[in-house]
Amino acid sequence: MDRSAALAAFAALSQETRLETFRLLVKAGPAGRSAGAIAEQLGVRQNTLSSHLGILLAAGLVGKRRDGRSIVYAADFAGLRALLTYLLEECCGSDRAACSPLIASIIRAPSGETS
Amino acid sequence: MDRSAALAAFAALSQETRLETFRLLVKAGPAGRSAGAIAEQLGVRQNTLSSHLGILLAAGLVGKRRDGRSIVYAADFAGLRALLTYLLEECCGSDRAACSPLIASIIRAPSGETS
DNA sequence: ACGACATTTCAGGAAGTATCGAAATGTAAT
DNA sequence: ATTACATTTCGATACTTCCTGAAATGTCGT
Repeated sequence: MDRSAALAAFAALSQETRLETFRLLVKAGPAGRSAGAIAEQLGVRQNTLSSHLGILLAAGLVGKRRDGRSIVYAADFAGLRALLTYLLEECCGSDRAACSPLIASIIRAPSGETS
Repeated sequence: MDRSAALAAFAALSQETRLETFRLLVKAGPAGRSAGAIAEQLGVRQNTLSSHLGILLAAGLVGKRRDGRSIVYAADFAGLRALLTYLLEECCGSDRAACSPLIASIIRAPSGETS
């Protein structure tokens, strides 16, 4: 993960339809969802969504596979992890003693809490 | 964390100077850096950086405090955590069995790995 | 091969964003 | 008070991004 890849990923998540798409795919898990199903669920046109999916794909946040006539998209968790790793690189100047509690405070509670 | 807050945070991180600023502040840890020091280190004008810092601040990714004549900015780790929590909400439809390994794969290795 | 379905690509105009120079605000020291 | 320093705000211009409508590509069943 380099700078421009990280910028692309954050830009991808900074648009409402794309953020909701990604969250929907996170909820869907490895099974993913077809492009049409996503478009219907979010209430956006297919061509608009297709453009957004292309941006998420280029950013490495989702993967796609063909299933019959449909194309199924799924969240790319490895890509997301690479992004977070880039963001937290050399946290606290690699001063583990100062950094570990901060990292720990970030990665707790993956679901449900308002923080 | 609601949708518009998350969008603001991702938009904040989707610009080169702001991403580098945030990463610099992550490296700096709780001590933070003054606006002037950041501007000098990144080689951007003060007024331009000030605009970017205002965007990071509004996005809840950094905090600021006054120190003498300088204003010191520091990364807001709680804000970052809230963002990740929002992103991973209801991961895999709250099917813990399927979700836990994915979450685990994401939160490992906060530093150093290329993934 | 044909018709129906699923998705993507293309070109256009509309809206938002980044940067700059200049001026303004606020803080500290003499 | 006045001078110097640190940061922010303002107005304008150039740039990028988003949505729409129409056409194109690719896949399946008959």
